[in-house]
Amino acid sequence: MAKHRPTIADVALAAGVSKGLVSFALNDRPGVSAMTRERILAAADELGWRPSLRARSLSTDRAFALGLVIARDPQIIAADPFFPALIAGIETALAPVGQALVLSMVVSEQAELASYRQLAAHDRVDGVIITDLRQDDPRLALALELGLQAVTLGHPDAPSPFPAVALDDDPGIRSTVDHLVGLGHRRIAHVAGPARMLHGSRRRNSFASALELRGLHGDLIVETDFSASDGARATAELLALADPPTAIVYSNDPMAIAGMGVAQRAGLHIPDDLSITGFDDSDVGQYLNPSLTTVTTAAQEWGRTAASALLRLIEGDDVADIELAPARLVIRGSSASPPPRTPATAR
Amino acid sequence: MAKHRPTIADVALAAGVSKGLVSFALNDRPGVSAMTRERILAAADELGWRPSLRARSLSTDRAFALGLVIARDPQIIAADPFFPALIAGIETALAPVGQALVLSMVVSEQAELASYRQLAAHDRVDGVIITDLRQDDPRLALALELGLQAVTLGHPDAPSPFPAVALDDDPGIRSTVDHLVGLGHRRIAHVAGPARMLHGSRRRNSFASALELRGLHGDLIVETDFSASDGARATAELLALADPPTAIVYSNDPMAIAGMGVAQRAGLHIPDDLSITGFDDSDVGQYLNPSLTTVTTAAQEWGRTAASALLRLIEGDDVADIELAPARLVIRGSSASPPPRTPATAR
DNA sequence: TTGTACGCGTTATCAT
DNA sequence: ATGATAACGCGTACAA
Repeated sequence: MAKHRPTIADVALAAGVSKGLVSFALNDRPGVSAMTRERILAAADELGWRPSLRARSLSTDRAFALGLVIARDPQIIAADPFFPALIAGIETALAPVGQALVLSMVVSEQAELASYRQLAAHDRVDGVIITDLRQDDPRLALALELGLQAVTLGHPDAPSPFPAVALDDDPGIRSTVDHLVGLGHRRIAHVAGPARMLHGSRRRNSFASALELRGLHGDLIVETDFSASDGARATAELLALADPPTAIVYSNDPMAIAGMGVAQRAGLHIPDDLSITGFDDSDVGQYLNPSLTTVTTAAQEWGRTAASALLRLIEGDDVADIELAPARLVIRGSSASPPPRTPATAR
Repeated sequence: MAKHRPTIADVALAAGVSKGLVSFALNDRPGVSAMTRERILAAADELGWRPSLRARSLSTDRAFALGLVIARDPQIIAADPFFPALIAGIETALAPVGQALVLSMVVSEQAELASYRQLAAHDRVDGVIITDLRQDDPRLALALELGLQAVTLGHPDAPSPFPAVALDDDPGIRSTVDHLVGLGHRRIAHVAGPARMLHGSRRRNSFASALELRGLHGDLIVETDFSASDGARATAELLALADPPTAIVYSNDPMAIAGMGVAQRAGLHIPDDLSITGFDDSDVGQYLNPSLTTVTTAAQEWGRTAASALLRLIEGDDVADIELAPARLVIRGSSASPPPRTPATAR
């Protein structure tokens, strides 16, 4: 008979009250006597009533979902342990409260903006988590224009209308440099991410300033697109220098791993001839030969925190910026003292 | 003035027709004269009318979205290039037609089923892409029960109510084994994925039968959970055997990479002392020292195909099983002839 | 507490 | 064949 799922009208009929009152009772709102409320809840339970998210969406103008748009080449994401951890973290915040994550993965920046527009045009999400912040990031204005709430992963480079959930990379890079300098390295290079990405340029700045603080040159920097291939290319370039570095600080693990391979194939012994450090602490790092000294960030925690902050923001709460525990150096086998100094002429 | 987005009622008013007719015109349905249709379309365009996905969802009982539930430890997914590629592929099929992907990442199998239930209870999606098929997979019956359409990535081990989009691993494993046997290996091990996962057990079966076909033993198999850590553990176990293998076929790249590190640390030279092969062709593989012989699968293509098949299924089309180009061996530096046979007593 | 309009597009029923 | 009218899906909000 009742082939359709029960609606509040059915519940109202069963409880002998009006539709509106059922809604009140089910949402724990005042204006319903305790007895009536109980009768209504019992009826709802009896009928197996489940709220219709769609109807609720339509009437409350809410999607009950968050959006995440990732704009990177799949090859690059594939190697990067960050996003799965981030997403897992987001999920832990969403699932318990019945919210969902709408994920979009695009390649170009243009497709990225189109993706946000699409999410907004279709009212797919109430807010977005903005990751991989860029210089003068157009997505902040776009989200504002589209009426989307947002939180940013990290602090934008300009005043932002949205709260930031930040995890400071600086201590990670800084202690990496300190670690290397402490080992005796004087010529240290950095294989950086794209300068347009804020975490790329910030890690780069941290690197440079940490070196300069030690009275060393922090200008041996090669920019990459974060891909393993580009990390390999950068490594080859650095090793081909007349005065090659004795240590390389990579801005992610896949590049460090690729760089290690390139260096080893060039006949170098890691870490005796060349120290290598990564960033993000991927699982494989500890099993490499040698194991990878890297920087660990609590990506999952980051996702969880960002998602719940965004939910609160959507609820109308005031949300202040949130600082998470900063990145932390994990010393393993790929870093050691540099080889004894050979006369520059020995080459 | 018009603070709200225009609705079809506004369009109807502007075009001087009824709401219903506007709907007909906008959906290209018969019963509207060409002239009127044009007037309506012009009015809609004029007003900047955009359909409300929510209203459409409510009235047509469709979500216009697909679901993907991934049930693996984030650490494991993080290392695996498969999922990002898969998701990117799904996206390429969805974005052009205004559909969205709802992603859920969970850890336990229990949470996984709950996640499907949640997706269905909230009518978040019209269908799901079922990946990582398991033996006697409960998700097929669950999807059926929940009224979700579905496609499976690969063939289930029992008659399925849903079409399968399959990519045969067997040729990849088989040619890997052939490659190794051709190089002279006689004692070859397999570091397998979880036996409960069909692709895990199928790769394992392919491995065993390929070896037996060559008159060799295909029983040197260690099961893992697909994680780099477990790959490292399995490798250590194999190398500790009285008669250790001269080649190891791993069922994914992260484990192969970890295994390579473990072997190297144990003093073995790859590939001279031990050949190693991976599965999935991650980007870093080609930069390792030595570069990783592996099997490549068109994961992105897989995602694209699965998503569009599912969309057709949801549209009501009949969808047959689809076979994609099978996995293919990529020979690189980590595989070579085994070391000269030493007398067993030499140990 | 109740009744009812509302959000918005779809579709079945009627009228011309 | 062309178009209008109204009901529908389902929960929320507001006046009564």
